[in-house]
Amino acid sequence: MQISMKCSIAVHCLIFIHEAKGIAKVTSNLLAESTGCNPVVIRNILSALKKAGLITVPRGTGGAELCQDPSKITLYQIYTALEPDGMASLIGIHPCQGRPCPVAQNIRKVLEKPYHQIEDAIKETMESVTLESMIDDFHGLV
Amino acid sequence: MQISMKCSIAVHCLIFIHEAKGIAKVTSNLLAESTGCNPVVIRNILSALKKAGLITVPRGTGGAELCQDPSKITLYQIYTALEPDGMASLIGIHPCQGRPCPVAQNIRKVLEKPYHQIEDAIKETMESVTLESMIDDFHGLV
DNA sequence: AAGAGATGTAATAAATAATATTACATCATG
DNA sequence: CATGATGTAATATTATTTATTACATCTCTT
Repeated sequence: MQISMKCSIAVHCLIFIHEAKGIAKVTSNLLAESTGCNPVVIRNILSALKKAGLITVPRGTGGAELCQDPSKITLYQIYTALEPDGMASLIGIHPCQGRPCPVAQNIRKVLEKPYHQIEDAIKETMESVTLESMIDDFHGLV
Repeated sequence: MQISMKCSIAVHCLIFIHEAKGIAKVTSNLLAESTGCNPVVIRNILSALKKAGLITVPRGTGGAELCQDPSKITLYQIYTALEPDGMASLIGIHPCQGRPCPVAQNIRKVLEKPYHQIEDAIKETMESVTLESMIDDFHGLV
C-alpha cells in the first residue's frame, strides 16, 4: 500500500553498481554499507532485480553487475520488480461490502476508475524515467 | 507514506452525505454504520473535510452537509484535506546522508526529480476527478 | 433548566505493515 | 577444504494505521 523505501534503495544500488563497474566488486555487504541498511535487505532487493533481468549476481563468488544498458532500465521496471502486486497495493479501500447500504455496496466500483487512472499516471511517469537519466543527474551533482 | 483508506472512507462519506440530503440526518454514527469503521475515525475525517471547507457539521445538533457543489469538489481536495503533508509522504527515501559514499550523499537529490514528477502526475489526475463524476458513476451502478 | 443526542479531541490500545536480524544451507574459487 | 559470497526462511523489532475509550462541549427539546 505504498511506494516504500525499497524502491529508493534499489535505485541507490543500481547507480552504485554502475559507478563501481571495473573498480570494485559490489557485494551485498558493500551495498549495505553505502545504503545504511541490512545486508539481507539488500540481498532480497538484488534478488528481485535479478529475477526481473536487470542485474546478474554470480552465486558463490558475488559481485553484482547490470545486465542491461542504463538507458533501457526504467523506474517502472525497478518498481515492479520490487512490488510484484504492482500498484494495486498502493491505494487502500476500506472493506465494507455486505453492508446494507447502497453506498457501501458500490463504493469499491466507484473508486476503481479514479484509482486506476492514478495508477496509470504513475506508471507512465515511471516509464519515462530511466536509470541513465538518474545516473546523469548524479554525475551533475558529484 | 501512502494513500490510506482514509481517502476512500472520505469519498464514501461525501457520496453518502450527498445522497442522504433531505432524507436523513447524517451523523458520525450513521456513517460509521455505512463504512464499517469507528465513529471517532469518521469524526476525524469529517473534521478534516470541514476544515478544508468541503462540508459543514453543526456543532451540537449534528448532520453533515456538503457546502460546495459536487462538481467543484475534486479528489485532490479530498486527499489533501486528509493528508496535510501532501504527497511528500507518499514515497519513502532511505536515510543515508552522512555516509562516506558519493552515491549515499546524493541519492536523495537524484530521486527528488522523478518523485516530484510522480507526485505532479498524481495531483493532476486527482484534480481531474470530481465528486460529481463519482456520484454519477454511483448512480449508474445502483 | 435539565436531559438526550451530537460533535471535537486527547490519550491509549490494538492491529498491521515495514524493516532488521539471526541462522544456516549452498555455492565458487584459491 | 577453508573462505567469502549468495539465497532464503524464520523471527524480532519498529513504525504506521486504525480502533477504542473517555470526556468536555454544544444544541435542541421538553
